[in-house]
Amino acid sequence: MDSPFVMKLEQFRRFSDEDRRLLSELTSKRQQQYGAREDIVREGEHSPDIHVVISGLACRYKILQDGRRQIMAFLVAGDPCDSEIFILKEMDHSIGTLMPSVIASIPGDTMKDLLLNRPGIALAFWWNTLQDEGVLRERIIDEGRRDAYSRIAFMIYEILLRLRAVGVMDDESFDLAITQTDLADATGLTPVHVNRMLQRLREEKLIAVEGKRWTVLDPAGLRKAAQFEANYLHLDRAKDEPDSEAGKRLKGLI
Amino acid sequence: MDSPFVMKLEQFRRFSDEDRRLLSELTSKRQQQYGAREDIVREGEHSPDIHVVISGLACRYKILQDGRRQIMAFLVAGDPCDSEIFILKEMDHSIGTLMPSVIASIPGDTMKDLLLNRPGIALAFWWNTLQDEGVLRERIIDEGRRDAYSRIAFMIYEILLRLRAVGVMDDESFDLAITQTDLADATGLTPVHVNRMLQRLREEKLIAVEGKRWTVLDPAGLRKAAQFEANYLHLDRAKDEPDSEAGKRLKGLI
DNA sequence: CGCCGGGTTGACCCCACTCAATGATGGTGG
DNA sequence: CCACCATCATTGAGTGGGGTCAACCCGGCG
Repeated sequence: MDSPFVMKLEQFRRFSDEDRRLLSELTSKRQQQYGAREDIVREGEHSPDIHVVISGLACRYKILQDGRRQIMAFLVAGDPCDSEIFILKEMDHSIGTLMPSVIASIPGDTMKDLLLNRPGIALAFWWNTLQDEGVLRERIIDEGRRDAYSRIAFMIYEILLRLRAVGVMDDESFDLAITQTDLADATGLTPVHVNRMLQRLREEKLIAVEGKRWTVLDPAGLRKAAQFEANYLHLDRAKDEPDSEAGKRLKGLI
Repeated sequence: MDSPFVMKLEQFRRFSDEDRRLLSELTSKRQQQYGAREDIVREGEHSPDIHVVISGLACRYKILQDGRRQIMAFLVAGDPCDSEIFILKEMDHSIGTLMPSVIASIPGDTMKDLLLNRPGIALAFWWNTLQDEGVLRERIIDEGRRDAYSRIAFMIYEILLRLRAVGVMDDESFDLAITQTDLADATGLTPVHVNRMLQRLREEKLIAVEGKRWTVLDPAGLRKAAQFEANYLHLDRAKDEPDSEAGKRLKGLI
């Protein structure tokens, strides 16, 4: 069983056995347990290491002058957090956990070696950056043009898809200790309104929430409510190889 | 006088003379004049070339199911449009001009050679991708947390800053045949409301618009109205070299 | 037991949208 | 050179989606 990190990067292209081994090793060595609501990297800092989410949930966020928080992206198992740090002097946003999570760190020098000497790995990382960009662009559409109901549906559907892609779900359920306030900070809505929209999604039997356990009862319905188009995730390569693991996991969703 | 393309990439790091020469050559060879509102690359297509804006104004956009358009980013002189096409199978959004523009194309193979053999150039391109990501993240904050007035101010201030960085402005004025509808599609507002916000910015003597000529009368005031923080553009390297051309051009703005 | 962080509900309000009409402006062809 | 038309900017009136404020509930925990 591969690590979610390898699975994530392998959505794009199959690694050589050697590359896969190197990557697995990389994240298995230095893992650290974080609690909920802890910062991994803070805005303005420069970290010597690159971090990867192994399990749990983190997010990119920024605190505005007036104290409000905007979450710009969720980071799930397999997601690299800060590959940009090689190039940029300092982070322009913070990264923190939303629930207890395991985070691996990769020494910057090791990473640099890999990127220079392993074209396959470098390519996978570049691709990952481009997927991130696609997700950000889609979120701009989301905020610019969808109403609150679709926005919430969209956010949940995207999480579903991304968790599926790295294989950390049971059927259509996932454990996420995500609060309505987190969702509000991510969608640009108020917690009160998020609450009402979630109620509607539950009434319509699209989702169910019991404690921290989220279940998507009707993926197709949720997808429709979200006005979801998947092309921005560029999972097409996985889809085109239906026998691949990623292909199987995403069947019927994209 | 360097091309805006070189100036743009050199915001990050100084090139060797050889690299600079190669880049200048690259964009001077195959230039094409586009009219207003023409597509350069369309969603779903795969272009063999990479495009660079030489002059004018283009944007990344997507047409939604219901026919509305969302502009996700403006592309000004010096901006590469589609470096992602090396990796991704097809574009997940379109790129089109907003006013008559000159666009250079660089053959994909030539580009690939450069990226593999010229680490300085590859680095500059990666950096450019990361800056783009920063801009996208900032736009998410913009849409999520700012009101219409700040959003319009923000958009104008960002354009001011980016045009300054590549040196295509006279004082605080620039010629942009950008319509209020374009601004609306970029900010997620309606044209009517954009109109009212622009009126307010003019009443407050922050900007002036005569025909296609936009003038920023009060950069500091506009910046304040936009609640603008510049760190996401990562222009700090230019700032730290006050003697550099980019440093001079951005003095007092970041 | 009391506290605290979250979820839920209701009443009220305002920012931005909608719809619709009217001016400007500029390009085009006769 | 002017009539025409398309496009864009502007204005007004009315509406509604989502925000604000505040109360209350609930479960977990020290």
